[in-house]
Amino acid sequence: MVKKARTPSRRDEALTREQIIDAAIELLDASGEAGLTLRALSARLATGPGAIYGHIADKSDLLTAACDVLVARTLDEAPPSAAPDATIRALALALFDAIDAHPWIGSALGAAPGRLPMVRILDRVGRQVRALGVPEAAQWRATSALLGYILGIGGQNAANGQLAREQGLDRTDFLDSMAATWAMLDPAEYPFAHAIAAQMREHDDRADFLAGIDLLLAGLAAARRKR
Amino acid sequence: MVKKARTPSRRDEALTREQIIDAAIELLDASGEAGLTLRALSARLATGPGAIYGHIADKSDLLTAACDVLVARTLDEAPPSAAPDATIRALALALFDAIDAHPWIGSALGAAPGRLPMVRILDRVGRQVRALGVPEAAQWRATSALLGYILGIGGQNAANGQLAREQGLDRTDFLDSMAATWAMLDPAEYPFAHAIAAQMREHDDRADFLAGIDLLLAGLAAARRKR
DNA sequence: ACCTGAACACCGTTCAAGT
DNA sequence: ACCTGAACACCGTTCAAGT
Repeated sequence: MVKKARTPSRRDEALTREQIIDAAIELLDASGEAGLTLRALSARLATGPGAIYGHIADKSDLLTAACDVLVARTLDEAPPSAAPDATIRALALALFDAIDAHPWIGSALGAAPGRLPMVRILDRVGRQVRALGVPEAAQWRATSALLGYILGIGGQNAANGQLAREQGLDRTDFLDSMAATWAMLDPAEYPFAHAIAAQMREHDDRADFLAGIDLLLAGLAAARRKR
Repeated sequence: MVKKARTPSRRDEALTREQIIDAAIELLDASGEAGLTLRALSARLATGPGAIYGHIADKSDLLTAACDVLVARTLDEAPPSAAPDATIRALALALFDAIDAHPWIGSALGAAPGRLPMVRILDRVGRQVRALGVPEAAQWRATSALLGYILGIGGQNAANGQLAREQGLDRTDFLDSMAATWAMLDPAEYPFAHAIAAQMREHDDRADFLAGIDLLLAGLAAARRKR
């Protein structure tokens, strides 16, 4: 009694919000933030641009939703650990890597303060700050310092990646050309930037990122000892 | 022998890059990043949109240049101090306030890695890191941690400000509505965000920002002691 | 040499018309 | 009820034509 071949009205199944978000992620991963266009999206979904507005409020809503899917996945996959500071390092590193792999997440997070993806991160990091023994009155400060740092570095890294992609260079060549530009700066006006250019070539973004997290954790530990 | 009234060809004086940048800053301050439009800009300068392209490469070049003017001014006006850590605090706070007053600087900085405004900040902060006695091999790490933090918090703050403006709320009402949203979250799924919502209402962004800088400086001091 | 502004190739979003 | 896609009101950018 099963119909072998129902005649579909226009598409086999109704358009869902989830389908739209998945297609948006594919577009964003393939060609960056500029690649997410309502027209490109509707073409990929074999529909008209208007159909999408039945499932999302607007483009920024879609971008935040796409970001949230990846953030939720990233946080879920971060390896848990017994020690809160090790867990914070693992969470931070997982987010760093996710933003590195999908640079558009960086700007999407920056544009969505207080929205769900940010709340997910806040909550996961905040729970570990609490477990670290930071007194309740200082928990907000400590957590938002960690979040600011993670998003700040992540955002810069994402911008580097986007720029490198636009110029068709890989990461190393891109950093090399940046270092070369800095090396040409007037040493009298920009002494530090001029001098540091040499270090740019041999540095490790990921290790430097973690070193900053450790700096913040060390600061928290110092405050705890003083208490 | 001075001509009292030269007949101007079409405008009294030739268009300059500086005029364009100043007009862009006015537009950005008046109506945010969305307010900077080549059409609005050319209307304000009493010319056609094409004329502007003789003086700037493209819109992102213009945004970076506008950002650079404000960053240079901000750094120049930051009160100098004898102690390097006090100078770092002053620089950070000056940048925080500048981004708060001109939220578009936040995203402009994020979009311009390695460009002049970022180099200015890197250099000024880096010189103080050096003066702090951080060993040369660790100077890049320490400086980029500070920069990441400053831009990260600045960016979030800017996003808050932009969002608040779009909703026609002042800062307090905006944070209140955000806290209210968080308070409604499922405490089982988001225990920290749910609990921290109450602290949102009474916190001081500026003081919290500085506390994070102090955390980083404390971490640097701890590393120095261990050396 | 520099400005002018129409024109081009796009956007996000809406909405009458279809099914 | 949901999709369709033409249409609207914009963009950044270019370039022949002017002065």
